[in-house]
Amino acid sequence: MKKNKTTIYDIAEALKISASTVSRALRNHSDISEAVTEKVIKMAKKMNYKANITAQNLKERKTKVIGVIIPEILHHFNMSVLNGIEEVAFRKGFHLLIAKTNESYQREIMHTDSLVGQVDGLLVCLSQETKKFDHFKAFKQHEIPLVFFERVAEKVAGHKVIMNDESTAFAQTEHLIKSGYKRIAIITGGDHLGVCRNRILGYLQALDKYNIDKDEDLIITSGMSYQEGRIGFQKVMSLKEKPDAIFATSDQITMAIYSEAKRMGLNLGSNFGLAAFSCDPLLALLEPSVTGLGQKGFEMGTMAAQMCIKEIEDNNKFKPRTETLSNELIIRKSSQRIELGKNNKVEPNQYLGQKAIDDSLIYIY
Amino acid sequence: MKKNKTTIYDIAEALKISASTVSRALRNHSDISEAVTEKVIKMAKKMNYKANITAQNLKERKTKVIGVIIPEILHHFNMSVLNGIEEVAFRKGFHLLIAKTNESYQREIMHTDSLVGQVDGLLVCLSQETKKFDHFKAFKQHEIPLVFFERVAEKVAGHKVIMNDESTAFAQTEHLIKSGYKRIAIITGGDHLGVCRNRILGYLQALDKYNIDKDEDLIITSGMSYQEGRIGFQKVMSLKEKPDAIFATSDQITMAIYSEAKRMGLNLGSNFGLAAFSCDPLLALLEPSVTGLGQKGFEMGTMAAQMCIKEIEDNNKFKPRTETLSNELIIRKSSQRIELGKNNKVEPNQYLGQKAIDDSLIYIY
DNA sequence: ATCGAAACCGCAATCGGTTGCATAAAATAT
DNA sequence: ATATTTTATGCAACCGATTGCGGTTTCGAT
Repeated sequence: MKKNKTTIYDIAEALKISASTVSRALRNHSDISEAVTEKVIKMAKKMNYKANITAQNLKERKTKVIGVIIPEILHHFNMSVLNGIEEVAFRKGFHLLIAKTNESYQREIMHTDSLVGQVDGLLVCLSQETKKFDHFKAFKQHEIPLVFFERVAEKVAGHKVIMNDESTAFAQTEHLIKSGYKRIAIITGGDHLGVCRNRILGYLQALDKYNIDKDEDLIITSGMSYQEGRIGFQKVMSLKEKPDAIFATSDQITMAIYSEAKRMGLNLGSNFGLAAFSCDPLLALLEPSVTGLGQKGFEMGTMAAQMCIKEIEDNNKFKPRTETLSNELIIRKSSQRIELGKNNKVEPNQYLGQKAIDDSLIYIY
Repeated sequence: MKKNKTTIYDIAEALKISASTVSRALRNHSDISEAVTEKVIKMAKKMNYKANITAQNLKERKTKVIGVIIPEILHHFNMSVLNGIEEVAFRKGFHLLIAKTNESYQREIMHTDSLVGQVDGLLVCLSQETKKFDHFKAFKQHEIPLVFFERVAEKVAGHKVIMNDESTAFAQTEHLIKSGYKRIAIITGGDHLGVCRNRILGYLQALDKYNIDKDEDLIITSGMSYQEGRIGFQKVMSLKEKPDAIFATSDQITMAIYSEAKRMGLNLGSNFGLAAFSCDPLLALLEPSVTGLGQKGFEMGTMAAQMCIKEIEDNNKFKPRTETLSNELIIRKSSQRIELGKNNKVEPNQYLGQKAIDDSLIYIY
């Protein structure tokens, strides 16, 4: 790096011309004659010249870095999103600055504060604890594009990429109902998070539609983590009137319930229903396999990154936009009392007529 | 970003002193009196000053970026490694430039070429196709620290972080043998990759030790992907003399075999053994659960990142070092004919006396 | 009162590109 | 032949921070 690195000055000297000419030639400026341009380019190649991006960035007053604030990395969905972000960022010549909050509001503040001025744009998935949003003000002040994904701050100006949580939750709940389950619990996080609120709304709407009594005790909003999911599950299962199905709203909650249910000897699918707001591919491998969603993380990531970079390139001139991704409901064994096939009474909005790789049926909402 | 951003010149002007004094005060240089230093720091805070890192980097002739070249992101092990890398890099103020090769040699070359001069250090996990290493020469020339992890280029100077593949493979194979399996196949990638070669070596040593015939047909080296694993499995299962156990050497191969085995009606654990060189936590959730390894990805990531950053900070003065991480063998149902417990005949090098969270036994090698 | 050494601070160059403006040469117009 | 464009290139400032070197002030020592 430091050693040997050739600069435009080296090229200029070798060619006995000025550095500005070299610079212009390299960027194909029309002021420079073709002859010289060609000479410069050839010499640059010969001397193995690579532009110093740091210098360019200093001059251009940009960093070419996109910050990503994310609660946790090691979850399948988040990793898919990161994968999508990486794909776009790399192609566009941006670096990634990934900052993990571990679901902590304090850490989120820490990271946002340190990222101002360090990044050209910021992608954020809120921590579970976050209920105030003042720490994002600085980005507006400094005109740094801000894109929220998955867990968004509704009141903060900035683009948003979300799932159609409400209708998907409705579909999952409706599916459980049509499968014959009567007493369906939902385990999710606090309703200050749009994702959770909307999933609860969808859930309630489905109950409404089928005239099923709503029971406060069946709505657990204590958190999206494994531990919280486990405790929530134990809570509903210790009710006098136990549920006969659960709508789990995160990868972790789903895993917790799955493990616990097995431990408790519940027979998932036949005497106990489980539908998950989760796209982890392992759902298909479990026995019984678990009803979940299609893979939308990657798309969410590319979408968010594209919006952010477009904003950066076009100088932050668009008004906040919310992009809602549609979801696929993938029906597997854990949510079916009825045999999958001719007796299947599920009537989704739209049946894709497709099968997932694991032979489960795919519906789209 | 661009707007309003205060610089040392702004502070200098506000305080009617020179920018150099501000700069020195901010870095606590002893030339500057305490009084002035204090003033400057207070003013900096008041004006919400944040150093322009790009300018610093230009001056210091560094990028503060670490490149990561990796075949694929969305595998559990790789995610863990990335998680570890991120942890260290972020703490040390480095950005990440993640470049995916999709197991392609050509892409690896593309990425290495474009990363020279763009990064202060490079972490590499080779693609499956890579057999030549000339594309790494430039890094030596430019004195950019190079750290290989997992899949390393033995002949290239640079630090390396690997697993004790050989002894772990030996342990897994030995475990299968002691469980009563007689005809054990190994499915892995080409032996130009150290990881594969060493795992084969360990496998062969175990066969040697127990005087089991080696059969070329049982050694499949066609690749580490899901597809390749599936095909490899079908191949050995279509032999006249089928194996009664398999040692699978990657997450993907393991999954492929697991699915195929179920489809074929094999009863994993009782009439067919499976041990996996994999740390995916889902192994514990499957039924039957699958024997695998402990979580070492994170450690590999932090280790590699630390080595790299140390090299950067200390100016590339260490001679190439290879760090070998020890592995834990986690024994679950898929590899046991014998009941786990008092009849367990496994005699590992060292029994940890621990249980994994899923109640499987942990041994260390 | 004079000198020397700290103590403290500023000038200007530097990192490597970019770009507005001026200039010089060549081409065209008058 | 002179004036006017057009074409092609260089000068120097700039992005924001760092730092060697030199200059000024202060203060104790002689």
